[in-house]
Amino acid sequence: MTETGERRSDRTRAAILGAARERFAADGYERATIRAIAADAAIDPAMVMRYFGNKEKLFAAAAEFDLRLPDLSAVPREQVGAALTNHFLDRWEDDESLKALLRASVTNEVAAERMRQLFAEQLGPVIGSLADPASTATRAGLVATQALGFALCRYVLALPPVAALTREEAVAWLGPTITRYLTGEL
Amino acid sequence: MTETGERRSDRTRAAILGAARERFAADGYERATIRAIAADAAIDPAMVMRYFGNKEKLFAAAAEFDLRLPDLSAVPREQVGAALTNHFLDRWEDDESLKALLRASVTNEVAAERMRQLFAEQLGPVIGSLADPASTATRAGLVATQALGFALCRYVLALPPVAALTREEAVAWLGPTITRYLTGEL
DNA sequence: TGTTCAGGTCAACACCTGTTGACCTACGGT
DNA sequence: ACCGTAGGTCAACAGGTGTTGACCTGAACA
Repeated sequence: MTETGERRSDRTRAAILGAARERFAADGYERATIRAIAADAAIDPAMVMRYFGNKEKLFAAAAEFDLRLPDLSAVPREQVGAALTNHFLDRWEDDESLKALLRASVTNEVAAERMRQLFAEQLGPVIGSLADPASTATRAGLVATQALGFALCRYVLALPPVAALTREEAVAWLGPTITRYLTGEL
Repeated sequence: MTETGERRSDRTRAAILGAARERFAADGYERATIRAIAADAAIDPAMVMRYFGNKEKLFAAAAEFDLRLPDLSAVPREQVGAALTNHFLDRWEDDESLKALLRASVTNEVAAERMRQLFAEQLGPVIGSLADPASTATRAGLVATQALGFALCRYVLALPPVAALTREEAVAWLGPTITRYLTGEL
């Protein structure tokens, strides 16, 4: 064990983070209790405090998130929306973090601020080269309205017609919308 | 007072409902406490229970909502999205109920169910005549993704670029999207 | 004048929350 | 054999929650 730097504490730390992500994603910030998270991770609630200090810091650690946005400069201009939509759906489905962040951001100011950063600091730069730089922030905001709205309806509210869409249908509907927000005039 | 049927209790009941709407809209379901709502309405917390039974029923009463959707059959086909967008923005801004419903629906199942009903039972019928009836539910769902997403970003998360849009800009961007979701092919 | 009852107050309940600190245990280094 | 310490357990705290029931008050009506 001295060879690999993996200590005993690293595993519990990871277990807590995993359980926290699941609970925050399923229940939102206030209903996800430290006791429940600790139970899921099969440890004592006091350990959570030892490792993360308090609930807010635990959430901050659990909701750290990188959109891992691809380079869009190689994509044909009219397909840029479809590419982004596909990437968003991927990113949404292989990780509980985004759902946790969305659910919490509605009632928790720290989470809301992180959401704002996500679209300003990660999406902004990637789309900056697609149109007039002065409009980048607005375009990022518009993309956020459609991307978060779709995620809200599909993964959180589970509106039946939205949850029932196949990946292809979703991309076919949202792609052109996103493309227009990214490259349309005005 | 015997003339008008307005009893003393009607005013307190209305005061409670008003305070409840504000608190639920500002804080979400779990953080809006009965004690705080009672304090806002300048009454005793026990009165809230007398009038509404329990917190869930209070919320149900506070989040009763009618979108009051206009008849769209008279509107030119290409402007139907702009008309709906304008109506949504109006409806959103002259009432705290929708914000309360959105904030709560993310963590409260009763609220989420009411949200689903809103778009299925109120939006569905109004847009049914615009396209193939078999696609009505899907179209209503798509409109929901954009409408709720915009409201989420503008009124709840307060994303700066989205909150900064003027009414005209918002309608110019969202209108065509909504129109396509209502009347576009596929 | 006396009774009734809608409307309101008050104090308490049982429970759950985040958080703390005192204590235990096992193991690596000397 | 000893000790220091990383990692973990346990019980309790202080405060907040929804909810309840016993009690008060004042006016309408007989």
